[in-house]
Amino acid sequence: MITLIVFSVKLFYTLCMRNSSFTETQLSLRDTLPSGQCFRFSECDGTWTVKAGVGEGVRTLVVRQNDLSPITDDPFWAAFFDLDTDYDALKASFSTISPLMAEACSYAPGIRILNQDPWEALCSFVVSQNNNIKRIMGIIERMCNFYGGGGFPTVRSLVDAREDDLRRLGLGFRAPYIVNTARAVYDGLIQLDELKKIDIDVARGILMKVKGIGPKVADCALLFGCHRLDCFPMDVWMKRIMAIGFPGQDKSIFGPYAGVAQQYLFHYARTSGRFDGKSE
DNA sequence: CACCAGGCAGTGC
DNA sequence: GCACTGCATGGT
Repeated sequence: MITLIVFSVKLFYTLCMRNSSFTETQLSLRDTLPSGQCFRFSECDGTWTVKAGVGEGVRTLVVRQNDLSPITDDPFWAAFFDLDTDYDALKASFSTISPLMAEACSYAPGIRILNQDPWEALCSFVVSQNNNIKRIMGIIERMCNFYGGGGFPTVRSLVDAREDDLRRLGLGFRAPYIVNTARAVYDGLIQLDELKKIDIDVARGILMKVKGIGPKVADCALLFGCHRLDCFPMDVWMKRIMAIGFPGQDKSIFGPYAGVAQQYLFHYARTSGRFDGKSE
């Protein structure tokens, strides 16, 4: 009798687990990778190749949407794609804010906030300023080949980088900013591990002391490299959608996970075609 | 040719 | 504090 009850309970949980994992929104590679968070990926005939990590620590993922086991079976990539966060609960909460927010959530429900290496994210978003995603990817690829041997350039390799080398790779006016940032990390002014723990405004302040890191780059580095989900980067697209959809409001209406809301809004604004012009 | 891109520093007020 | 401008580069 006891064993029968135990068996029934086990069966019940098994069915529930299956059911919940079935209804849970699946990670979308297409909506997550090209959404301006990371810059080292490619896609060919439905197969995605992703690189992450600095120097010798580089890892390469090859995966297709119809078989995500290379991600789910590998703790590194499971963490990279933030599989443990309950995005369905966050979207349900966000969707009560306004019809536009609900639309942004349902537009690309498989978006995740990536968990990238903090140095790679910080450096990548220094490159990103006043630049477009396609060109950012090209510059970073050339930096990886020139300094990293395939992995992302180490802090050390960029501390001693020559500015004319960086300009040749296409960095333009950002070349000294990259060296400044590497120097601040190398000298310990920026302690990347600490940025994950300390007060968020203190963390922003530390980053913004570097010439070349402003509020937007700091927020992106913290959100995508330190998993600070309360950071809310305001780029040109976010300014547009906030002005139109949430006039007079700021990030506080989205609560402590505003960074996640930001990513749904950013992706919606940039790809839906509804916010291209200054009109509306 | 102008204008833009996941901005920022410098200057002027 | 806020508004304005120059900045490297490649794409429309």
